[in-house]
Parts: sequence; structure tokens; C-alpha cells
Amino acid sequence: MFKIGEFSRISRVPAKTLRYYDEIGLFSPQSVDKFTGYRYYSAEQLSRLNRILALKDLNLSLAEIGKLLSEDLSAKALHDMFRIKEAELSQEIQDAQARLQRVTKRIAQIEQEGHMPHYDIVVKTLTRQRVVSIRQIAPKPEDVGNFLGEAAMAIYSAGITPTGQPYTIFYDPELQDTNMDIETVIPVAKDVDVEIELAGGRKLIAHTIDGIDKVATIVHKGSYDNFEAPYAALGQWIEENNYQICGAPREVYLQAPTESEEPVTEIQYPISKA
Amino acid sequence: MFKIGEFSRISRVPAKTLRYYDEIGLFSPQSVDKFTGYRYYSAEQLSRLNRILALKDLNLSLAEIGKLLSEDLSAKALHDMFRIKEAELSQEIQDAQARLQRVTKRIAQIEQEGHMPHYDIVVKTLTRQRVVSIRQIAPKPEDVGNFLGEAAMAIYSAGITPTGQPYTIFYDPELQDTNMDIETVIPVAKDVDVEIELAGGRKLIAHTIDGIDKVATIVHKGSYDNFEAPYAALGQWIEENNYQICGAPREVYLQAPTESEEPVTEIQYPISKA
DNA sequence: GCTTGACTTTCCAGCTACTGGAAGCCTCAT
DNA sequence: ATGAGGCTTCCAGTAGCTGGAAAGTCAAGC
Repeated sequence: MFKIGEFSRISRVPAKTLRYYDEIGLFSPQSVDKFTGYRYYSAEQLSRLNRILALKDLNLSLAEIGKLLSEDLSAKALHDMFRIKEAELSQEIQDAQARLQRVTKRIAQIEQEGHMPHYDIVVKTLTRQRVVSIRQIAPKPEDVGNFLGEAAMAIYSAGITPTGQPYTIFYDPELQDTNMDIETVIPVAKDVDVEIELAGGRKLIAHTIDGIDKVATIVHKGSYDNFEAPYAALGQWIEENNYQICGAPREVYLQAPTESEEPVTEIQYPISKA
Repeated sequence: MFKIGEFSRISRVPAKTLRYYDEIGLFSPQSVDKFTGYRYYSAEQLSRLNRILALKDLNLSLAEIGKLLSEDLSAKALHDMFRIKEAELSQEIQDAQARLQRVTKRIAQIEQEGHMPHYDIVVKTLTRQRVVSIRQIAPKPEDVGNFLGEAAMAIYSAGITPTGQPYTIFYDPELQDTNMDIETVIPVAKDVDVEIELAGGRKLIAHTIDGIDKVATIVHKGSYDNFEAPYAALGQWIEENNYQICGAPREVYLQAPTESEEPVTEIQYPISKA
């Protein structure tokens, strides 16, 4: 029988850790002195401890290990458990590789430009939402904004409160400046169900827009004139990270331009793994 | 200005997380109502938040991100930081791949044998230690044990207390049963420095044995007769995990056989990445 | 003007797998 | 008998949140 220090030296597991394993019931000493509380371990216990260490090394949590060792699992159950671990690990490797790629990219950018890249791309998830919208052709770029103002007014008059930031969806397969096929969208509460007549027989219609699993987003501060830069950065990022564009982009108006403040816009591109 | 809930919806960052970032000083709202404590965020702050998310996605800790964003780091410093991250990520990928390989191996074993493998191999590190030992030829297998008993007696007579489990180092390049070139070793305190004469002019000598960075170990319970199995398992594991043997194996006697108890032995093989 | 419900605040606890430290008891060699 | 080192328990802290409770705030509807 070994005292905890000796056993720790033999097993190369810190005594603190052995006490912890005892505490959580994963691995307890063979006997404990009733009076002093001293823990005594036997050499034979090493094989269980080693099994624990080996399983830990496969990335199993202590809880999983405990279950594995206590229950008398069938070969099938064991098999399944490890299959799951296998999948987890594969995923982990993939993630790490993607991250590594992004870090490498950033290093290249810093080397080239001498500072941190100006834009940061973030991948998000959009959830299904109820909106009021109208799809139409915008002859000139400024019509995008005009349509938005018109829609906001109409909704206000109808006594409906927006529940989020308005945005525009650009349906043209290529970005263009004239006769854009766009949808002007304003999020509203779930129970809204209206049709609002606009000038010229056009109609704002309430409907539900599906969620999108992955959108690559970028935030742009400043006027709408130089929008090429963020679009270019986003496009490049998507390509470099092995995604592909799989839907129409959106521009979310986070802050409308005022005298004192510059506008803030978020560009979103639905993407999927190429 | 957005209240935390709105800003949370826009940024897709949980409000709890925003509060946490505020608490640790990483990302604070643009203004806080003095009376109610309500946090108010502006659209412009999104870019900083996005930068934080992007950096987090590169596996930087929040502390690292904070440093990166607060200090005005030179391009060189940035560059170095990301280089380090790059190395960390590479290492992570390698580790995960090695783990994945081991999991896959285990699945194969379970499929073949229908249960968990009998042995668990654990990689440990041995530290430098002071020992008393004698290297000699063991004509027959049982001499290994006899030599050990002899050494233990001699040390006891010399008034020296062992400080760890005794072991044997097998220097023969191939495992064999006769005329084995072995060293019988007993760990002692750092300050021991003796020579003990044994029968036939042989000598136990105190010296220091170097540490070993990596040893693959396996614990065997039971008689010395069927030692092939653990050796075979260990050898196979070493090969399968892309290690190579780079030193003489040791057998550590964790529990000497008694009438009631079976012996427990740990076999150790120094290894290095192939 | 009041109520209601959604939202916000702070504070506390918990998660994983330990690690460090303090205060006090135990063992062993001298 | 004494002192060193080892053992015990308990408490706190790590990272990055997440959940829950209790209490205060806000906006809309009546």
C-alpha cells in the first residue's frame, strides 16, 4: 500500500489530482484510515488509473470516463461512444485547420499592409422572422434609400412598429447600379398580417422570411459611395475560406445617416461550404 | 442608441455575454444611464465587437484580444502574436490528429475483440534520479529477481533507505531469455554516494540516472511467465502511434509477489517521435 | 393614471479539471 | 521530544460564459 505521495510519484499523477478523482468518485484509494483520513493506494489500482489516463487522452471527459468504467457497457455501446468521439475529433481538426488558415491569411495581410486589416468578417446565423416588404426595381442607387423611407412612413401610418433594423435584399445575380431588383424589408412582430397600398398600386406585404444558417457579415461605417471596399473584402474572404455565396446579399441599415452621424451598414452574404 | 436586448439581436451576441464583456472591460456600452444603470450601445460600436468576435474565432483569449485592441501595437508585434497563434494552432491540429488515430485504433480493437482492449498505454516523463545499481549479466530469467533481492539486502545492511520502486533496465537490443545484460536499480536519496561490495567482487554503485522525456508504459498484473502480451501490446502501440523506441526498456517492480498477492510490474520503453 | 408584461439591473451559483495556498494533524527519523 | 516533511480539509481562482433570482424600469394598452 502506498500513501498518496508515493502513489503520485509512481503514477506521475499529482496528489491534488488523485484527491480530486477521489472526490468526484472516479478513482478512490483502496483504503482510507478511519482516524487520520490518510489515503492508501495499492499497486493494482494503477491499471484503472492508467485506463483513466488513456481515455482522457482520447478527449473523453471525466464524466464520460466514469460512465464507461462503472457501467458494464456492451461492445456496441462502447463502439458507438468512440464513434461519436471520432466524429467530434474530426470536427475539431477541421475547425482548427480553418482557423489556422484564417490566421495565416491575417499574417499575410499584416505583412502586406503593415497593420491590422480594416474589416472584420463574422459568420452569423439569421433566424426566421416576420417582415413587411416590397420587391421592386430601383432605377437609380438613391432609390434604395427612398423606397426605405417610403416603406417606413407607410408602416408608421398603419400603426405598426418595426421590431428590428430595416434592410434591403439585392436579388440581381451581379451587383449593379441601375434598375436593381431589390426587396425593401422591415421586420415586424410575429402576428402582423397586412397589405399596405403605396403610390402607383405597389403593395407592402407582410410575410415570413426564412432563416439562413450561415451569413458572412461585414460592418461598414460611412457613406454609401465607397461600398466597393467592404464588398470586395467580403467576397475575398468568402473565397479564401472555402465558402461559396448561396443567396442574395442584404444591406442592413443599423444607423441612418443624420447631420452629426455617419451611417452604419451591415452587409450580409448567405454562404455555404464550397 | 440601442438597449442591450436590441444590440444583442443585431450583433447576435447574447446580452449576458455583452454584460460580461463590459464587466471585464473588453467592450463597454457607449453610455450608461446614471440612474437606472441601463446600458446603451451605438451602431458604430459594432465594428469593435465584430473585431473581437473575429479575433476570438482565431482562438485568441479575451485577455489577448483586450491587449491587442487597447495597445497600439506595431506591425511587428502583431505579426509575432499571430505567428505564435499559428504555431499553437498547428500543434493543436497535430494533437487532435494523433488522438483521432488512437480513437480509430480503439474502435478497430473493439470491433475485432468485442470488448475494451486489455491494456492501456500511457506516456509519461521520467525525471533524473539518484540510484544505487549494478550492471551485470543474468544467465537465467530468475536471476533478474535474485539480483534484485541481493541488492535490496545489501542496501538495507548499509543503512540506506530506498526512495522509490526498484527496477531493472534491459540493455540487450533484442529481448532474450539467457545471459541478459541488465542493470538492477534501486532509487535512493539525492545525497547517497556509496559503493557496496557484493559477493564475487561485484559492486553496487551510487550514481545519477538521467530523466527521459517520453516513456510509453504499460502495467502488467500477474506472474512473469506471460510477459509477451504486454510487451507485444506496447510494441504495437509504439509503432501505430508513430513513435520509435529510443532506449533500453525498464521493468519497475511496483508490488513484489507474496503468498496472497500477484506481482504488479510496469514496463517502460523510452520513445521518440519517429 | 394604472396595470401588465417585457426588459433591464445586480448578484450568486455552476460548469471543467484542476491548481495554489492556508491551517492544522500525522509520521518518522533523530 | 522535536522538527521536517507529508497528509488532511477547506477555500479560492482559473476561462468564458450560462442560468436563475429578486428587484427596478419602460412602454403600451385600458
